Amino acid sequence: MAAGMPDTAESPDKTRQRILTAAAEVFAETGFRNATIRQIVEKAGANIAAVNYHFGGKNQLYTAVFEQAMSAGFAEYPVNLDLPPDPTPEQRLLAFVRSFFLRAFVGQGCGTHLGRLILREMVEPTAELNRRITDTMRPMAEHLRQIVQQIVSRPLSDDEAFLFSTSIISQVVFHKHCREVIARMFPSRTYGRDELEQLARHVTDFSIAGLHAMRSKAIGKRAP
Amino acid sequence: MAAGMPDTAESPDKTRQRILTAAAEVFAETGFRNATIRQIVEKAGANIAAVNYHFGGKNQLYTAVFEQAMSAGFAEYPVNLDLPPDPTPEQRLLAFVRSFFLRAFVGQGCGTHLGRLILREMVEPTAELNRRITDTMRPMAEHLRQIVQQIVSRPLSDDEAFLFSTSIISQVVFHKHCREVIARMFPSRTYGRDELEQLARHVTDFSIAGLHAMRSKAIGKRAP
DNA sequence: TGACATTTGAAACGCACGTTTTAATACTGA
DNA sequence: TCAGTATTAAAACGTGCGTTTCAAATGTCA
Repeated sequence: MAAGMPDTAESPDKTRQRILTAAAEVFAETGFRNATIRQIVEKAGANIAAVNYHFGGKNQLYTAVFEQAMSAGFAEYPVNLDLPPDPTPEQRLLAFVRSFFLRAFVGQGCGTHLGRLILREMVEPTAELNRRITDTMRPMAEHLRQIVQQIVSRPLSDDEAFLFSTSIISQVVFHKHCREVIARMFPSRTYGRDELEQLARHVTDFSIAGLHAMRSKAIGKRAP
Repeated sequence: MAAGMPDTAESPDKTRQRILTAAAEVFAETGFRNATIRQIVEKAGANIAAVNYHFGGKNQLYTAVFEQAMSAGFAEYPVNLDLPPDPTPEQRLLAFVRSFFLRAFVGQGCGTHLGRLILREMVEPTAELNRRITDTMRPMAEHLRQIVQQIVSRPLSDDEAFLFSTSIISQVVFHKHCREVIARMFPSRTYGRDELEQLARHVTDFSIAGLHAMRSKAIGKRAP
């Protein structure tokens, strides 16, 4: 089963790596089920049997792609990106939002495809989604909850934490998830570095204002 | 080609209608490409040839499903739902947000599936998306822009209108688009009538606070 | 170099899909 | 009732998919 060389990702231009790169693009572009192995190996310049030889099948290739994309994205843009020591809660929120945008839109290598891979998971979840939730999303949600709690400067019920956190995260992922609609309705909109910085600032400011308004407002299951 | 009877949707329990209903569920559940005609006709209790006979093929069946779902949803929950005469901008925003949630989560008949059908279009757009954008989304965006402009009580640049509107809409569609993640991370969360009312109130309040903070703040392409 | 494992290549297998075909059945109107 | 049409039914067609097979090519170490 195992080759003489270790599996650690070293070999520079080998077939395995080329397939991984090509598969990231194809999976992100067309989704798991629509993507075809023939399409992937053609883009990778490999033979059709190479996927089954190196990865064991389409499913395991997808898992490998997802892991590589996920770790690459967070390695390049951690949630505390560019944060000074002893940051204010508002600075922490900006870093959270900004790194999220960068991860979703400019992460180089496989990073760019991460957002689309996750969107695919939203629509047709595979076993990967459960892994990424416990690996990544749950810690991120807890991180965000603490930031929000600091900004509101009072303890939050689970209900409130849910509402506030989703209000913030939704403003980020929207631009990834609704990309096709945005591109059609606002053709002049692009997502270069400048626009992303502007977006991150806006989402942070907008959300902080919303959170400040919630400082003195308890939310129960039924609103008044 | 045409039958003796007119094509107007009258015949109560006929094969055509059963297929339409079944197809709405299957398309919403599994997407256009993953959905199979065999699966649809089995659920509808019809023969496999019936789809091609009544609709002309899988594509045209999808179009029919989408049109039915879209019109049913907006007929049941228009953007001005339950609005009093001479409403305030804040009331108009609540009605907009609330009807959006209801359309996405409780629309009966085919309405329930509408949100998921649209989500599918986000991921792999078909020709339907362009139609729905000009039919529905563009008017809705213009409607929202006017509400936002009233709340901010100053004219908005295109950039500002885009940012403010997406900040609001994103908070609604998030709950539909990220349904699979939310269900896994917050298993106790449901989307019954009470929760939807609470959500609509929260999103509206949160957004109004954000908008009020933007009253005196012009946004250019580059933030300070 | 030469034996041997690793990797590639081309062809084929088995399966599920959308669609078409062809015949049988149900319905309609004189 | 009985033509004639509309609808349903069953089987097959052609295609593309993931995967498998197995021989050829490539690399590795004595």
